Amino acid sequence: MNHIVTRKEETRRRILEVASRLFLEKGVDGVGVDEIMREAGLTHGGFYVHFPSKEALIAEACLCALDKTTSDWEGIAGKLEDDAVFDQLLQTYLAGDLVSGSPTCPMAILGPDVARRGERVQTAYTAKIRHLIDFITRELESDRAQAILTFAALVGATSLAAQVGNDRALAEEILKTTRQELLKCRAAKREKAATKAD
Amino acid sequence: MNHIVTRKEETRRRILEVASRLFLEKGVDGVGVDEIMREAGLTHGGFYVHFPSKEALIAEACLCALDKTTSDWEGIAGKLEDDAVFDQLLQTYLAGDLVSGSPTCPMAILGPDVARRGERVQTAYTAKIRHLIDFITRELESDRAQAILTFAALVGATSLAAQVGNDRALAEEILKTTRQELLKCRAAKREKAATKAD
DNA sequence: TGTACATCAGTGAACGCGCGTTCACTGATGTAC
DNA sequence: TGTACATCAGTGAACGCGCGTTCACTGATGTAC
Repeated sequence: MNHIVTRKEETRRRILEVASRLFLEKGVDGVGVDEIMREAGLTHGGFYVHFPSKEALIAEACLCALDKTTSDWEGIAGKLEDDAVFDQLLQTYLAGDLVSGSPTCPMAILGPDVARRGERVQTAYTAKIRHLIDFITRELESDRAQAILTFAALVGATSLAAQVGNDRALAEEILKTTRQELLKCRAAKREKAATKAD
Repeated sequence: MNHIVTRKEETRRRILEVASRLFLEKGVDGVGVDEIMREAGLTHGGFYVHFPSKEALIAEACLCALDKTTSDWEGIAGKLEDDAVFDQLLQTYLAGDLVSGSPTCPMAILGPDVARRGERVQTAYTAKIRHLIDFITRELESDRAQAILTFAALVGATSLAAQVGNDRALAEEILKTTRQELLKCRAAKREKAATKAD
């Protein structure tokens, strides 16, 4: 059976996509199977042809959301030593929330939900986060500590910005400042390394 | 009526306390009115003597959780120029998750929930966050940018650590590294300022 | 100090809605001949 | 190419459980006399 994507597979993919989008928007407990299926152009009954339970969908959809982020980042692989590219990455990641209105950081939004879910989901999720940290480390001239700080600051800033979403000015200040400070930290480290090398 | 704390007020306070603890542990949607009241030593029916709805309790309990954090921080007011105290603060805040098993950062955990709730809750919540940022700024020798980065990194690191809770080593690495890097950033800035002053 | 009464925090049974899940059925698709 | 049949993705009514909320009632507390 040389593999063509069947109608069923395509439907399943669509459900996952819709679900991960809605979960990010409204939270895992804020969206029902019914709404997801309707948004995917189907009726709720058909859901169980594709997934054994809502819980199973949640698990897959959360991983799905992370994958999207990962592939965004990997799109700029090998170019991160360029400060402009690094800045662009930060800007895109941090601005998503405010510009498009649609949130972009699954860690900040789904994190607490994932943390409370089953061990299997968490293990898969952890693997992806570890992978992301390794990736940033490699790209950031192998400075793992700086990579972790960057990562944590991005997640935190996105989370905070969403929480103070009412107060646009504060949200923007948090995002912008975080970006600038991360760039400064990086520059300072580089400078220090250069001094030592002399 | 010179004010003594009545039994009713005391009960209400207890409900709030239990609620904010349970919400942090299991998430806002993971705890029922029934469980909260039982934990407070009452039956569910009495809940409505104190709050008009679960939604109202959620709003108050989230603010309550933030207040606890705020007062923790304010406990070390005026002593933060001492690096050892700063380090201690970071350590306490970041270690809470792992050492006691009970999470300590309401922003990281309740953030997404708050972000999706009504405008009034969000406004009150925002005011408290703004207050916290102002406080750290004042304490951190008036460097607001550094304060925001610190704050974002703390929230992000706590959130990430909870998400990878399965993998203790990774969680600890994230927390420890974030703490060390924040200290380094601060030292670097101070050094730079000193150089300029010369 | 003791008795009658009013108040009201708290009880627990009951209600009803939302939502995850099930199931008998349908109708489109693809295969066998 | 056309017909009969099997498969199975998808339908939508129905179920049942959990949980937020209501309500008639209780019994402890505090006040009036």
